[in-house]
Amino acid sequence: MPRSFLVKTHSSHRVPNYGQLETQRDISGACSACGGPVVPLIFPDKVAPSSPGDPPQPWDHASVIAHTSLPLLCNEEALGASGPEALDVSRADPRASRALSAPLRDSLNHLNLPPLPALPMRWPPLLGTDGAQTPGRLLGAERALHGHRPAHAPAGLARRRQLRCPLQAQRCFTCQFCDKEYGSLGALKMHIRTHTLPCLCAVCGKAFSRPWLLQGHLRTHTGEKPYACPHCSRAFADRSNLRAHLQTHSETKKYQCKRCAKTFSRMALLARHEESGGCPGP
DNA sequence: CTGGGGAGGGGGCCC
DNA sequence: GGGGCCCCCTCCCCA
Repeated sequence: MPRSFLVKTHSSHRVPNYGQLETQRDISGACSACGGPVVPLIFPDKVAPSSPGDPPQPWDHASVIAHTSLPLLCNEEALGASGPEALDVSRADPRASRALSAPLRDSLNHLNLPPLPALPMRWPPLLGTDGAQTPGRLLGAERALHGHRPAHAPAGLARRRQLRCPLQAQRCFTCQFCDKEYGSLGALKMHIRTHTLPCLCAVCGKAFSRPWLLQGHLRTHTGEKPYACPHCSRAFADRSNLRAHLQTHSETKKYQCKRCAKTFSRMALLARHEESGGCPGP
């Protein structure tokens, strides 16, 4: 997963495990709208050009804005006003539109991306008496992806739930969307982002909970792979994927079967091994 | 069936 | 307290 491509001068307190492996570049900047990071997005007409027989790629649509330094579109504000139109550049909140250069706005408006379907749902979610979601309701991520955000989500709801939190002796903040509980408002706010998904990809419209998730996603459009394996010629866009790949070079894998002592590079492989019944045992 | 790559989610720590 | 960054993890897909 694209986790740590943002350049950071590592402090003396934190020693990166993979610092010696990295070939990351300084791509940091600041969003003019929200102060968040901005990636100069170079479309793959310079990176991985599609040949005529290839299936359509996102950058094929975006090629009209090739060579444009595309600001990372953070729709925190756009979503703050929002609804499905938040994904439609031509109808987006003008505050969000200001985050885009005029040429880029025009280019995106000419992409003719298919409109997202209107979804028959309401906000906030209808909760049954048991707190469970009623059938047909969208998951938070889906809801946010389609622009259905709690534009007027009751600010006091979490507070009211806090008051009825069973952990009477402690401060307890409950997510208004999934009833998860957190010990601090900050943790709750972070979690709520996984429901509201305020960061939208300017290329394909996909929504993410955090700016750096979006930046990692943008690499799927640009083809950038800053994390090179020191043992082979492979490179990865995601540090986590490099980490998993490095396991394949290790003689002793990280995850070991307790019955046959066979090791695996991933927990999923170990789990699959144990569940398959193929383990010969000790 | 197994190994591995790609993509993404989420919580915690630190500044 | 907020945001950036890190680590761990999962899921899907393909060879």
